[in-house]
This record gives sequence, structure tokens and C-alpha cells, in this order.
Amino acid sequence: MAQRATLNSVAEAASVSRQTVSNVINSPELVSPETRERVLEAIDRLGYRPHTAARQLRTTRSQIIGMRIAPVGNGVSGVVLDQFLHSLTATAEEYDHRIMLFTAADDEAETRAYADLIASVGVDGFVLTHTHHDDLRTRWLKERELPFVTFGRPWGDEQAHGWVDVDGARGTRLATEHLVRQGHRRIAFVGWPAGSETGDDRRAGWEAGLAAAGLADRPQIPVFDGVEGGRSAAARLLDEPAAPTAFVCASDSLALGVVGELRERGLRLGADASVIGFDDTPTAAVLGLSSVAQPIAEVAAECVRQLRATLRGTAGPEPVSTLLAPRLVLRTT
Amino acid sequence: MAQRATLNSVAEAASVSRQTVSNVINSPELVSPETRERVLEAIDRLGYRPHTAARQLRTTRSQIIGMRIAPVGNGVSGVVLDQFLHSLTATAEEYDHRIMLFTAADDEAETRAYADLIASVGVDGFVLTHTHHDDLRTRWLKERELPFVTFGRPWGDEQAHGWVDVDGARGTRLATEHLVRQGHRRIAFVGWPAGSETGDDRRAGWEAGLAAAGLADRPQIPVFDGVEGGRSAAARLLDEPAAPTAFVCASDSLALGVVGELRERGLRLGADASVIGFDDTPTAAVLGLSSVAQPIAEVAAECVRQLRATLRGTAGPEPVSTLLAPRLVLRTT
DNA sequence: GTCCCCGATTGGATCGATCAAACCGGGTTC
DNA sequence: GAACCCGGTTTGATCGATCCAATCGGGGAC
Repeated sequence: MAQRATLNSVAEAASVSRQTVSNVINSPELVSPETRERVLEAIDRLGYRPHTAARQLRTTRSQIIGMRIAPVGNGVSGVVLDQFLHSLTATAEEYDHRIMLFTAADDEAETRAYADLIASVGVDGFVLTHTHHDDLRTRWLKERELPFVTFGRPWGDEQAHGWVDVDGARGTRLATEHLVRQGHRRIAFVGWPAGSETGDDRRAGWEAGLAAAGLADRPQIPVFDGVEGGRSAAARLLDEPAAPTAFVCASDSLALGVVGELRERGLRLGADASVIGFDDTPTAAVLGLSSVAQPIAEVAAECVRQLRATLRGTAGPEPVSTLLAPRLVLRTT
Repeated sequence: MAQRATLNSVAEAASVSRQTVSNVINSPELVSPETRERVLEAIDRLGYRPHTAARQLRTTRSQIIGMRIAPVGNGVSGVVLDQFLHSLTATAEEYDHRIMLFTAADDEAETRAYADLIASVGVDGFVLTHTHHDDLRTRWLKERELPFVTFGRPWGDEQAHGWVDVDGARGTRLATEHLVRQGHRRIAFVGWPAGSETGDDRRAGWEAGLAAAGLADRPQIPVFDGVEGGRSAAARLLDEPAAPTAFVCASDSLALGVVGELRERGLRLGADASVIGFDDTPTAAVLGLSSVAQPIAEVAAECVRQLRATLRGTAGPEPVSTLLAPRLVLRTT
């Protein structure tokens, strides 16, 4: 290839001015059909593609969305992030945007990274994940009126902002209801200690499921996440007089621990006891464990759509919030 | 904040010209110490950050590295990509570069994406993963003399290019040697049918390990990846007269299948038989399965370093290739 | 003292796009 | 007949950086 095709070279080739070519691209309705046709032909012939840096310099829009990539998905997670990033990127591309990654050690560092990316790259907006109570980041962004969406509800008393989340309570409730339909009456919940937003939400769904079936509340053994936690909780629950026959878990890690303990005791999954995990990790899939699946791809796509609406100014004054329903993936029967 | 700080506003604040400020940033040795000090102070006071789009427009360097994100890591994989992306991003940041994601359905679409990103965003180079025999993408990039590095060796007869890879054979050899030291004499390999580059590589390490220990080759049951494959291969191997007491596997999925079959037969992991997987997936970690771990973060960091050397022109004419050693992660004893 | 050289600094042009204003021919309006 | 409008188009200025050539003030050589 000889030289980069520019607005000017296209203009020359089509015997019109720069601006007309620009109009063909950005405001086609301003250009007469014949001229437009001629210009499009030239664009095609020269293989012209607008230069985003030049465009950004003039418009102050970079068409770039920033997304932090966390140090490493601890535990069984995995794939969740892959799926999220892929869907995010794919949806962004549909709207002619790009995803740029950045790292940050903690929330405070993340706000510094925002400042950096805004000033140097001119990023248009951000997608945040793992929102939590009293989130420094959302406050920082709101204060500066920078566009962003979060995957996760604003849990504390933060000011309103656009968000997308998965209805965890709905997921555990689905799981509980399924177990009830299977005939279980003693259904336990294995989850984290009260105080974690996501954890409390998931517990609430189980409680609601029990209540709706007319079943009494059951004792709980709150444990921290991890296989060992699940195992020890299951052990103690199974030692009680009226031992549970089914377990709804706040995570797949916990569920795996429960499964391990059941096996230890010679109880067979499906036949003697049922376990349902949360997140539908590959580990669950591989081991044939039922789990509540979050519609990750949908979440990411919705994040991009919301952000785009904000960026285009078509978003209305009230921030949009979207709560998506999870889906129960049944494996053992 | 009132207005964006620019080279001009900094120059004014420090009572020097634009160019001097630019020199302070890009060629500090050209500026006298006192002037430099004064300019740095002004930069700091105004919170100035160079505008990458403007810089790119002039220099034709975007400081952006493109990386395709694949549809979804099927199987147990997971986390591998997360870790890779994180390390890639973190290392890129050290060198003042950024990672931009893009999607592509297949190799051919990927080359089209390259063209697009080069023309519109002005991406400086690419990091490719999952190289394979007769790779369309590397050929395309070489033809146009575009900078790139691959995670994965050029398996076919492609022209030379920079790459980073993990020595799979070394990993399975390490695993085999470990099992030999444990006293095992009948060590089987569970892997994919011949013809997959990665698979053949891993098998070779096992063969070498056996040979070095003076052990004879053993029959193999090639199977496709997946838990079921592992299970059926193990079943057939265990039915043979001189059944193996240890299994080296080409993936964690296969290893999980083997473990399942062993359990089915009442054989206890560690005590009665040993299994070593490959990739050290979270699933392996959670289940206490030993596995060969790839130094993913190292690979990514090395990719960035190589690419940077190429971009700066400090790379010498011969493309660099780096083969990193995997590490054996022992869990069951 | 004059001339040249050299390190430090400056000013103008430029990258490729968009914005804002002007232009142009022809038809309306008053 | 002058003023105005109007769709379609052109021209000049601009975004914020770097490149390149020019300038400036001393110090050294002759």
C-alpha cells in the first residue's frame, strides 16, 4: 500500500472537498445522493478508514471504554470474566466503540487510573465491576460527572447511577423451589456470614423460597467462601438431629465442599441428597453439579448499551437500572 | 477543574516555549537542569498529562497493543485467560502501553480486524494466542511487516517470528519423573490423538521421562479432550493385565475423568494410584489434583517485552523466541 | 576584535479529522 | 430590485502534540 488514505485523498479522488467527505460519513443526509454515491465509491476504492486519533482530537470523543481487570479471579470463578469481557467487547464493537483494559491494586488506585485514562487517552466512560457498600469509585466518578455503569447494584446509600445486576435472590429462590418440587422438606443454606451484600441477597432468596412453601426457617452455619468452608458447614449440619436432605449454596466452591462431605459419608448426590451451587463455573459443569447461572453475556451487553445511551445523551435524566434473572442449570437428577 | 492542561498552558506557566516542555518530557537531556526543574514544577502544579491522540497524530505511534478475546474458553480452562490479560495489561502499563481488546469469529476475520485496527486506531502491534499449523494470521502479519508476538510456537513451516511458549514436554517429563521417584513403574499417558501440536509435545515429554528411567513404552488410548474421554481411557487402561498405577494427562479435564474412574473402582487417589493433570486449572486446585502449571503471567509479560523491543527497534534482525518451563504443582500425596 | 561553533531554546508547519462560517446560484418575499 | 432564505458545498481555523529549521547568547580560536 502506497500511502494512508485520508479525508483529503478521498476528497481529491471524488473531486469534492474534505468536508463533503466528512459529511458523507457523519451526516449523509446533508449530501446530495449523486455526490454521496461518488464519494462512497472513492472511499471504497481507496480503502479509507477514519483515523480515530485525529477525530478524537477534534471532537474530544475517543470511542473508548475503560475496564479494570482485577489481579486474578480467586477461587473457582474463572470464565465469568472471560465471558464478560468478550460480550463487552463484542457489543462495544457493534456500536463502534472499543474496550481498553487497565489495572489497579485497589479502589483508590482505580480512581487514580480513571484520572489518568481520562487525561491521557480521553476515555469516554467506564464499566465497573464488584460494587460494594460505600464505594469510593462511584462517588469519585459521580462527583466529576463522568459517564459509567456498574455491574452490581449500588449497595449503600450512594447516589443513584446506572447499573446492571443479576437478581441473586431470585436465583436461590429458583433453586429452593426446585428442591421443594423434588420433595425435599429440609433444605439448608450454606453461605457467608451476614454483612456481605451479595451473600445476604442470596440468603434472602432461599428464605423466601422456604416461606412460600410453608417451611420453617432452618439453622445456618455461616462460613467463609471456599471448599473447606462448605465441607465444615455440611458436616455440622448433617450432624444435627433433623439433618437436611438438600443444600442451596452461595457459591460453587461451597457447593463442592458440601458434595465432598456427602461423598465422605457415603451419601450419593441426587439419590440421597441434592446440592445446588451458584455461578455455574466450569468446575460445576465438569463435575455434574447443578448451579445457578448468571447471564453474564447479557449483563455485559446491557452495560455497553446503557453507557452508550449516556454518552449519546439519549439517556434521560434518571439513571437506568437493570436487574436480570439468573437461570437454574440442572445436572444431577 | 477549569480547562485541560496542554503543552501550551504548561509552557506559559513556566515561561518557556512548547517545544521546551516537550523536550523535558521526551528528551530531558536537551534541557538545562534549572529550566527542567521549573517546567517539571509547572507540569506537576497544573496536573498536565500528554494527550495520546495528539501525540499519535504526529508520531504515528498509538502505544496501543491489540489482543483478540476469543468467544469463550471451553472446558475447564478459565482463569488462564484472566491471568494472561492481567499480566499483559500490567506489563504494558509499565512500558506506557495499553491493551485494546477486539473480537473475531475465526482467523480470517481476525486478519480483517487487524487491518481495521491498524487503519482506524493505529494500533502498534498485536499479541496472538493459540497459534497452529499453517497459521493464516502470522502469515498475514509477516507479509505486511506488522509487529506482533505469539503465545505459542510457529508449529508449521511458517517464517520465523517472535514467540513465547511454555515447554509442554518439559512439564509432562517433570510429572513423569516425579511419579518415577515415587516408585511408580507403570505410568500411563492419557492424551489426544496424534496430530495436535500441543498434544504431541506433551506426549513426547512423557515418553522421554519413561525412557530416561529405563521404562518401556506403554500402550496408549488416545481420546478427545473432556472428562468423558479421560474416564473411558482410564477404564480401558485399568482393564489391561499390567494396569498402570499412575497417569500423566494432557489436560485437567482428562485428569478429572481418570480420577472419576479410579474412584468408581474404589481406588484411592494418592494411596492406590496417582494422577497428574495439565494447566493447573482452578478445578484442579479445588479438587486437590496435582497438575502442571504454565507460568501464564510470565508468558504475557515476556510477550509485551518482546513486542516493545520490536517497536522500539532495539530488537535485532533475528526474531526472539522464549520457551518457559512449567512447574509441577503437587497436591495429593 | 571577528568569526565560528555549540548547547539551549524558540516559532512555524504539520499530522487528519471536525467545526464554524462563508459562499453560491436560484427562487421568494416585500 | 434589494434583501432574505436555502440546500449543497467549500474554505480557513482548530484540537494538542512533535518535527524541523531558525535563532540566541556565550566561549574559544585565530
